Amino acid sequence: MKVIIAEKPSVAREIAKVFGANQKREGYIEGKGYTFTWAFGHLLQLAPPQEYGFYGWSVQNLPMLPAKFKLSIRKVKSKDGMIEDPSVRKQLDIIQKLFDEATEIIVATDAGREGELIFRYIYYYLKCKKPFKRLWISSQTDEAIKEGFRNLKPGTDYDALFNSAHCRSQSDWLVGMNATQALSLSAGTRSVLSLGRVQTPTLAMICSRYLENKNFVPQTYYQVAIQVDKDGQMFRAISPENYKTKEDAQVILDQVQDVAAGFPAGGHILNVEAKPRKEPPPLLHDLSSLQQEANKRKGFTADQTLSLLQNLYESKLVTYPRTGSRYIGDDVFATVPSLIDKYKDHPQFGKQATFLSENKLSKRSVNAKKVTDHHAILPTGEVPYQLSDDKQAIYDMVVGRMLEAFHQDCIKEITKITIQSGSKFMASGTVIGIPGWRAVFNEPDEEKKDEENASLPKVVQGENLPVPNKAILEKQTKPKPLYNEASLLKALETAGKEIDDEELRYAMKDSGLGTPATRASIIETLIKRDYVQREKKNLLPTKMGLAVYTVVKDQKIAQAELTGTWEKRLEEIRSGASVVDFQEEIKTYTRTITNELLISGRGLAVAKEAVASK
DNA sequence: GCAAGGTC
Repeated sequence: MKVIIAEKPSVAREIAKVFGANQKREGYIEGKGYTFTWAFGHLLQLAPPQEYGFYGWSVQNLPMLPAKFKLSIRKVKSKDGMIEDPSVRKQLDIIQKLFDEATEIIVATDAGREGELIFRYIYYYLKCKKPFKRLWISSQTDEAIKEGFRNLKPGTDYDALFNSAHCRSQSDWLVGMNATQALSLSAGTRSVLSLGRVQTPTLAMICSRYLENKNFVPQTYYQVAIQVDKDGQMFRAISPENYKTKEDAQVILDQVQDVAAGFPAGGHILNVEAKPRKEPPPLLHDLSSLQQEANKRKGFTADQTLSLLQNLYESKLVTYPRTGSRYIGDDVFATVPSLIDKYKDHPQFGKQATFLSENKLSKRSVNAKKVTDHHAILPTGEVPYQLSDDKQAIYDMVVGRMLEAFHQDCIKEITKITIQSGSKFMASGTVIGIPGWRAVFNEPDEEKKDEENASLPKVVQGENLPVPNKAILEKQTKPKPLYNEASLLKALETAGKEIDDEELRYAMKDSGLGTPATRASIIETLIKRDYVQREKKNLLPTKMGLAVYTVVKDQKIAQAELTGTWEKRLEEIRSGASVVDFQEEIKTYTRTITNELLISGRGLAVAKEAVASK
């Protein structure tokens, strides 16, 4: 019996289907001489400190540097505290039995670092010694699966990948566990003051933006506006320059040849520039872009959106949700026309689905090279039944985005008018000529600047028009806005883009901070720790969050660069570099950060007392 | 009581 093990049940089912295996058993599928089983993500994790003899939280234990890491079964919360997840225990027993009977093991966990780790942790925990082969595919269409099985690799080809994954895991444990205990113990607050490679830079981003916003001193500036009358249709034109003082603006205002000043047609059209602009359709959604969209449109938190999507996925209504790719491969694209056809009678989307079924589809979201472990989110075409309002809203965003992504360019007419009236004034307007993909939701364009006219009347160069009104506009410069969930998710994705060191920037370019699957939980962790709170849509640091930020803000653990450095080294390990060197560096860093926090954390206690006594 | 990673 050959055993195939996947990262999750959905993948095992897909593969079993290709093989024509359909006997469902408890925890696996059987048929054609194969068994197809699965994990549920990470079943095992690095064992907690007490399993190495580090009992309780104590300065004497720090830094905790286990000579050899152990694995333990994933825990869940119960009324008696954290206990082994019984469903995980059960699945591990099933996998053990199948491995024992196996003549061959084929690893079909996701094609990436964590997928490798998920399997290897199981394999080593079960003390399995049988050789295994690796299936390495990035899409789960029948053809991709068949091709993958024709090209199975020896499992040992991925030893270096496992090493890099194992290092990542250990490093996060060492730095996170030690830094957390060091800060919590030295601050003496009795509450958990957690720190970590991802959560702490995230907290730092929220705090620094908050302080920047709070300490921002707005500058007043002035503009001059005139109202121009074209056969009764009014439009507004603005001075191109901003003026520092009201007096400067007044000079410009006084020169305006308006009607009241005795000029019946004192607005001279110097130039009219009208050009169409193509706006290509947006890319399909990945998890992050969908979370951002749902936050903007419906105010859902990242965590809510993930959970709604997971629910839709389990009901087989959408494809795998925790993807970081906004693209699909050609194989999936081939199925898109029939998918779109299924929405031809849809009350909201029917018209656009019908349009698409009769027109050429945009291939902007089609790029097999940009599909990583999973492709972009699509509906499956299954018919939903009685979805809750929230689930329906998310489902509609997935379907709507599919229609948008394969739709045609939106053509906008952008008009710029230059008017001379004493000095120069500019009016601009944008009119949608052909809506293209924008017809799907038919919503106003949010990027439109507040100074724009919705539409401008037809005027020609050389015309002289009346200027019935003029005014000085008093304005203020604005700070960068506070983070909300949408802008924070975006910032986490792009974190590292501004690192000076080119190599580190490169190492982070495809990752950012955290992963699509974990970013929502990172935000929730910061809230659970009472570092951050939601206020309307914004994410604001609490006093506690700011106090922690003050202690760590200049430390490496608060910088996105730390992830960049690690990623660079992990990539080197993946291509064969020494594991030991990196592990030694991490141990050294763990000692340093632990010692520093044991000292500087006391400052936090003082800061806290000061806060409490006020 | 603690990380970050994955998923039901």
